[in-house]
Amino acid sequence: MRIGELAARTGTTTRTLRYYESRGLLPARRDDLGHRTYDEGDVKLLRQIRTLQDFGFDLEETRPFVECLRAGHPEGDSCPASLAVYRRKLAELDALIGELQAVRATIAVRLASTDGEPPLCELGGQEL
Amino acid sequence: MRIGELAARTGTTTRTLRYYESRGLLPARRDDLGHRTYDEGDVKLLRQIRTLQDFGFDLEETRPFVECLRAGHPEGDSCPASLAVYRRKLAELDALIGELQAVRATIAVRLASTDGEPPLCELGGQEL
DNA sequence: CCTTGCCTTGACGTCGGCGTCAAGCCGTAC
DNA sequence: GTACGGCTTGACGCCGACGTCAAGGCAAGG
Repeated sequence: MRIGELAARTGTTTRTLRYYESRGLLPARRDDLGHRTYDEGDVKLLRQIRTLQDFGFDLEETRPFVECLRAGHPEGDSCPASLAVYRRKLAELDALIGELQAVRATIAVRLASTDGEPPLCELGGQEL
Repeated sequence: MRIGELAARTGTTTRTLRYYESRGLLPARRDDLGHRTYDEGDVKLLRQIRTLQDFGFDLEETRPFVECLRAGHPEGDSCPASLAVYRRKLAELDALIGELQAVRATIAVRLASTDGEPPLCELGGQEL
């Protein structure tokens, strides 16, 4: 299949596919007209990339998964390099979620101490 | 005080201060040499901006807080517009944290199902 | 006098992941 | 013939919050 069809089938754009190719992530064969051609394997690679992107992985982080699939594994996360990325991501997520929750709590306190009703709570409000 | 001193005192850079001014967030007076001058009030405004930035607010979102301080309020979040931003931010944070936790859980499951030890768990692993 | 240091404005660079436009080739339908 | 649709490469645009470089002014110190 050609680039337009692949884009349509995976909900992306031709621009995105060419960009991935420029990054060496999704190289394409060429037909006699010089047009890019793809097969079902590429569909799978692309779906893997998109799934990880949706998870917040950046492009470089998807590379081990793509290479794992290209190496013949049925799943992109069957390889040590992919699992390493998973572990790094878990740590990043835990750190980030923790920070966001701290910020959330801080804002909630500020809101509660300034908000509508009088101080019928015991949040240690310092007349802020 | 001049721009260099303000930057040093607040842990930012002169470039950042000029940028804030260009955004209309932190206008400066000028001395007879055309140099920017600031006072203690500006230190307070700047600290407010930086605090919110650290919380993940973008510059535009800090504007109501700055204007609130400039309007004479002792705290930047004493004004309705600031509280509205707080509430929007809380909602955004809740949504984001939820998504991140979902991603975290998904990754954790994938890790557990491919990782080291044999399937001594009951996560419904489909031989992935 | 000359250097050093702080200031000024202006403008281009950065990062990620593409969007969008331009110019041109190719095959097919009318 | 020609219009159209899909493909090609190349290159600039975008967003946010600045970093960095360039060229120049002004004052104090040796």
